[in-house]
Amino acid sequence: MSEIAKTYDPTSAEEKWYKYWMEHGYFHSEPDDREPYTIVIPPPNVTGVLHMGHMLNNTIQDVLIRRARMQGKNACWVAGTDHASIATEAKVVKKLADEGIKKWDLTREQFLEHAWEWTHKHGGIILEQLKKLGASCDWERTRFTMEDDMSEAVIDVFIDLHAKGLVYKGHRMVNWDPKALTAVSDEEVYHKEVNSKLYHVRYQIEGTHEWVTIATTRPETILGDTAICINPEDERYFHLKGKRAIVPMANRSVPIIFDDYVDKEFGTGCLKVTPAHDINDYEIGLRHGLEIIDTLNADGTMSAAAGFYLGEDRFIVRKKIAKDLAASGHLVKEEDYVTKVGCSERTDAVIEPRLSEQWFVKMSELAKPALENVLNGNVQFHPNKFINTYKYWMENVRDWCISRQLWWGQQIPAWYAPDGEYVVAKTAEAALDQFKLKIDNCTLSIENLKQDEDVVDTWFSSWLWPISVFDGFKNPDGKDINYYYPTNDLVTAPEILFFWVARMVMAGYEYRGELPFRNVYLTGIVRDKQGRKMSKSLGNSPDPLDLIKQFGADGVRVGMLLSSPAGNDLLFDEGLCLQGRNFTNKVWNSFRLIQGWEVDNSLKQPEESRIAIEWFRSRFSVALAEMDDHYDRFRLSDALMSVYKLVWDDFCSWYLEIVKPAFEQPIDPKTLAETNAFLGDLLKLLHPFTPFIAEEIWDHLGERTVQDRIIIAPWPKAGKTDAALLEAFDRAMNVIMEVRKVRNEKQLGPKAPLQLLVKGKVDAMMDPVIAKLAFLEEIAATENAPANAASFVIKGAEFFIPLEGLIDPAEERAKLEKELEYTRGFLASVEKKLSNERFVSGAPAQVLQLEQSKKADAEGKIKALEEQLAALGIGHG
RNA sequence: GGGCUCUUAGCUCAGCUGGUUCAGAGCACCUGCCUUACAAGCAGGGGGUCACUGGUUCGAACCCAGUAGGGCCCA
Repeated sequence: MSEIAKTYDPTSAEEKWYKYWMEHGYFHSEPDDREPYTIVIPPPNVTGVLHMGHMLNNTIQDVLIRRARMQGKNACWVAGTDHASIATEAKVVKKLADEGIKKWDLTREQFLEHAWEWTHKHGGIILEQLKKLGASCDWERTRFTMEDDMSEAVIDVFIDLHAKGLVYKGHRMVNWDPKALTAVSDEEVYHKEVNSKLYHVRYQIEGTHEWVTIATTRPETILGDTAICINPEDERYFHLKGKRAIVPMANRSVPIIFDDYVDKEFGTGCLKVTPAHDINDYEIGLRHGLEIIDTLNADGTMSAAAGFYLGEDRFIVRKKIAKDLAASGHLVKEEDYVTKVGCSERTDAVIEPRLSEQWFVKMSELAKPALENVLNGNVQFHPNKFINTYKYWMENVRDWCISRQLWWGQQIPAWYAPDGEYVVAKTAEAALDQFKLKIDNCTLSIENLKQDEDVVDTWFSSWLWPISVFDGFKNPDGKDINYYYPTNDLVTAPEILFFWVARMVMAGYEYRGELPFRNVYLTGIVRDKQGRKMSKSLGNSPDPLDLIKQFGADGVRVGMLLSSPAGNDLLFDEGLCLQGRNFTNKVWNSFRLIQGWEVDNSLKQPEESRIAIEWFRSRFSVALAEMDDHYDRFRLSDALMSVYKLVWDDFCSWYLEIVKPAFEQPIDPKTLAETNAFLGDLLKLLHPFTPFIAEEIWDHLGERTVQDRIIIAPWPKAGKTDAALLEAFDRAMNVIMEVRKVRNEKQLGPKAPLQLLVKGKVDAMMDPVIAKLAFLEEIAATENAPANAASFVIKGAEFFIPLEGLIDPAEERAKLEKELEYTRGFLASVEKKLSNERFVSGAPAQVLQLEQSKKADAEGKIKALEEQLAALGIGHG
């Protein structure tokens, strides 16, 4: 006994067992004739480090995969990373800058060398960290989105979609930084409130002396106006239907159009439309086929197309044009106005919406099966409340801009001739062949061709992930893809439901004609106690590896899952991990207790042990069925809580306390064997949540071989349950708790010898159990309610604990009267219900019956309480 | 501004088709215990007008309408 530590030390067990599992290949999967169970990891950023979100996400995946493995399925969890083009490129650029190297001083090839170097140095750190958590990924299958085969799939898909007309080149509004001369992403734009002016400008209606007045904060864009827009329900302007207006200064005739977008309440209700310089105007322009006039140069000065103020800065022009419009009689008024403008995080320059040429994926067709198969339940979301958001997005899906002005990523396979003509092809040679087919007497050579500078969006790699990790593009009829695809469950965050999940569903139907996964488990965001998202910049996130050191991987896993139902944010608190650690310690000590028992083969099994074993067998089955149900509905927190209570309450606090022999006394062989078997079964249920301690104790419980490890132990099956026994035991628990309560109230100490008298019909079967746990000298029947006794009533039977000299009759009477009063009130409410004719005729028979028995119970209890009060009266006048 | 969603104990959350078990769980809290598996523990206990207002119903945490407040997505 002494060689087993009093508290569980996770560190050595974690190292030992992870190594053992790896060495013996338990995580590795090859196709065979078993049912496959597959998860593909949401690939973390290759140069990232483990954060709390990964901890939660990967704990969940590991729980699912470990249970599936125990269920005898061929479990395959594919690991890997993605190249995260924006984030990684930014890191490499910064690193180079620190060394005094500018990106633009390097060739593309030189830059990529640095990027690969960075990737090799930092890549995979996060995967090593996942191992500390216990993640049972098939590491032999680890993939990376920029490795050759994966990149080839990306390029092939690009070419294929282009051939199908689903990839096209088009214009798009980007956030343009006129100072840095680059597009920046939405995330790099901050918005600030500025004091501005709202200019009311009037436009003449063509061919009349009428005017229409618009309001704008950006009069300099008037030169690019190509329409006036009005809400179709705005009665004030019904008469303008079909008319045209003259743009001031430009003297251009533009149509007056009608669109819901316009807010009747804002300004005058008339909107000037400048498709080249405002995203909403651009979209109105698309809807109404408007001309696009780009009046700005890249540096924010006026272009030739503007026709005025050539080369002058947009903000200077704003003031000038206001004056000029006033002079020409077009400016109606100016008013002060507070507006929000977007600014570049890098240069603080005011961002200019600017049209640029980009590559797009046409989404409408791809979205159809992706929406349909979620709505019809082929792909299920857990929790399913996300279907609404998904549906909304898919019904309003926009084409996907996939080009990025970066180098780290798959370069777009488009090749340009010097005249700007282009073809899409895998190589320059193939491109040249295409040009030759396209152009008569083609004189181009490979040296003339220039590949598109941009790379594709990282999501354009990851949307292929569930297929490409199994080489489904390179080898569409391969053994792996046919066996593992479609995968089973995907575990990810709701934030990327559209970016990633929806697109994987699209790619799945487009390239396999089938869904990529059947279930999508959406985790929440890990937040700190104040509800703030955990982030490096806030410094409010603990280091996951420190947590593992402090609480053990098992403890942290339990901590992560304790309070995170699917789809709910997890307010992280180290206290949760502490609770997890305490739980593993509890499990450890139950093992220590059992391990310390000496067996005496001549001993007969005590009756209470026999009962306890029967009871626990049933209890285990009930809990297991409950747990399986929770798992099937992806309620992992609840599944964990089921086993938590089964172990702590049912097994440790009740079962073990019953079968535990007196101090330094041996145990009978039958009970010991059953108890060991129970512990083993509990360890199986624990293993998905706490794999390390489960394997460690399992190892101690018997002579184990490679084929007999808990990681592959068969998942228990729920057996028969004895409902009557469970109920009887439940009643016995109540009796025991009441006796303990009396001990507590009277400060009798847990082992002071007591007698329990029972009045009424009670099966004596549970008496040995009650006597042992309540430390009773005797349980006897009685005809009359004795005086000088503490009393309680359970299910119509009355119980008395004679306590000569310790009973205060006044106190006892007050207690009984209070209970009597309550019960009479309860009875009255039941009787009222039963005397209501509409209830009796309207309620189902079952409910009526319940009310009847409620009435009978209450009446029985009232009678018992009255008798006890009477007994008190006899005893003490 | 539009769409979706939520509000139940101090905290995090269950609560399925309205009907003893419907007012629950875990943690936290209070009281008493170092009782030889475990103080990382044991035994016991208190705690909620189910956001608010109205409606439907014999009966509402649950269904409907409105109000207040929070969150998410889009703009």
